[in-house]
Amino acid sequence: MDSFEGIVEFVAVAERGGFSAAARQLACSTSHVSRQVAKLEARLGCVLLARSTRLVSLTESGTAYYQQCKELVTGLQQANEQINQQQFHLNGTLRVSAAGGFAEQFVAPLLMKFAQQHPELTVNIDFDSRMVNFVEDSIDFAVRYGELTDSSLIARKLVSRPMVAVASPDYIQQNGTPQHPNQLKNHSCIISNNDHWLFNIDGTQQSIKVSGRWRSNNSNAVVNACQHGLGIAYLPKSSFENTINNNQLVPVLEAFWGKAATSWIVYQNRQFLPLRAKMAIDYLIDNI
Amino acid sequence: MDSFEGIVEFVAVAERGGFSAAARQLACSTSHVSRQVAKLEARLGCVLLARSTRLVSLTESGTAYYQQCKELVTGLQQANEQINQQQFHLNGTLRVSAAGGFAEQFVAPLLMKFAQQHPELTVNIDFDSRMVNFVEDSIDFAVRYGELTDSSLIARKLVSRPMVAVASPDYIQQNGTPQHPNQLKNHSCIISNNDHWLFNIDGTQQSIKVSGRWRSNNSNAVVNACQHGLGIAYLPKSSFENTINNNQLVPVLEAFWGKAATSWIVYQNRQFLPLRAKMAIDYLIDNI
DNA sequence: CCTTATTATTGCTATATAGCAATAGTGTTT
DNA sequence: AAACACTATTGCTATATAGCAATAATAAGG
Repeated sequence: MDSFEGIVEFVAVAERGGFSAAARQLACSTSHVSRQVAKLEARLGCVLLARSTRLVSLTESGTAYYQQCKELVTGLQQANEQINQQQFHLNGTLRVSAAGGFAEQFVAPLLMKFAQQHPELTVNIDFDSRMVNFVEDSIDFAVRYGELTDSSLIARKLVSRPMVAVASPDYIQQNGTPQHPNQLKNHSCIISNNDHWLFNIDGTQQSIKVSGRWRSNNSNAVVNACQHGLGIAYLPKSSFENTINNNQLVPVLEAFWGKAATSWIVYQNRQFLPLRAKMAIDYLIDNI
Repeated sequence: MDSFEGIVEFVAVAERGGFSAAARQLACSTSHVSRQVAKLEARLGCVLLARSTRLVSLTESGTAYYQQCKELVTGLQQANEQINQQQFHLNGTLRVSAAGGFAEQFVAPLLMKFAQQHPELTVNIDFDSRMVNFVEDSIDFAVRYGELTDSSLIARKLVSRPMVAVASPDYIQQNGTPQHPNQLKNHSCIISNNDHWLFNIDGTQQSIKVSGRWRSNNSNAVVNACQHGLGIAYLPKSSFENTINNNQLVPVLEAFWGKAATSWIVYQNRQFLPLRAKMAIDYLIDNI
């Protein structure tokens, strides 16, 4: 089988007119260049470079061979440049498996935003929650909820905070306490990023669509509005830690709060995750 | 600087659909193929082959990269085939430096015969006797006469016999003895292969053009004609050994005979003499 | 003409590599 | 379901290689 060994060195010597200059260009030793070219000549059974000390020139055979090798080296550069560009321009298709309501409501919108930032990228989300085969299905990563079972995958924690609903005592006094998440549609709700709130109903996580007169994507504004009795709010429990503790706000539908389970991003234990996957994962982790 | 390392292995895996099959094709170990491809992926910073045990397929990046690498491998094969063919079809130019009358009269005609046997070969003989530079002038070999001075060259003995002129006693009696080679134009000469005879005149070798009524390229016929008094003959001394010893022929212009010096073929001490040079040298040695 | 600087080659040695063998995984056959 | 055959990866070791340094040759400068 033919070998590319010595080709790069030979082309460098031919172009630079000497072994030392070629070695400098290639950032290696003159002895290495000398030996690589000598080995190439041995394999081919002919002399490519005519040399006396301090003078190197291409032989007739060498000139013809150099022309062809030059094209090979250029072709390699182009191939490497193209694959490099491909990596950093995020083209191709990002394939994600993301089951469940959380993925539908939080992951999908974020990935759509991500896709908008990379016009040449296609995002393909599979909401089927079956066990996927990363190789066969060419899945870049999956979003999984709860405890993980496959130890061969790499897991990155995506989100681990429970979402809770609260209201002010005044609001409760005036409007009553909802006894079930389904009754939220009859209440005024303060909407943060999402008007689908998740509750653990009969052991399964369900999303309830809510509505209200106040919307804000600022957590503090949401907490303030809630304290002023504008409605029921739904945020990570940590956002209400203080106001619940000093009874400024009271928990609502506490029996339906989900466990503090974690959502994960999982992907194959491979050395090189495509950059599009890596960047998408980082984007999700940073923005969720 | 880009490297071709792993390209051949990667293409083989892509085409054979597995590392083991690729290893068999390349006549190397599976561990070598595995490592070479892994190193290539490391350099490029992306995965070219998606693999689980017993299953290998090209990734999206890998497919594009494979197409380009396939062209590189094909190009290398073509380049190697072409240089291989070039070697064995004796094309290109044979460049010889051959000074002096001997080269002119013996080497040149033989090289012309050689060239006739290889239609795609060009023979370029430089009759200038200056010291040539093998590298700068791209000389394949040189013909040199007498003692060699450059020990860095390889020397092959070409011919080592002195040429001598003789005549029969009858011829001498009838026509007188020429006292100087210049007088040969006034004598009848028996011409073998060449009508320019070499003599050592005033320390330098000069060729004298002769003429006569008898020509033959057969040494025995020449000797016979000389014995019958048809003229003066000029052949290697060995051809007349017997006839001179029994006085059937007598030496002529003995003071002008050259020393029994040797003609050499010399060429660079290089590992790979172009085949055309090698075959030409062998041809000269076999036929002179 | 002598000295200096730079070249290419090669002996020698520390380091990287190719192959062997062990390991884990998976498809096929019984 | 178990056994078998084949796969890819990786630890380990003998061997090949890359770089250092010595050497010889040659061009340039004083």
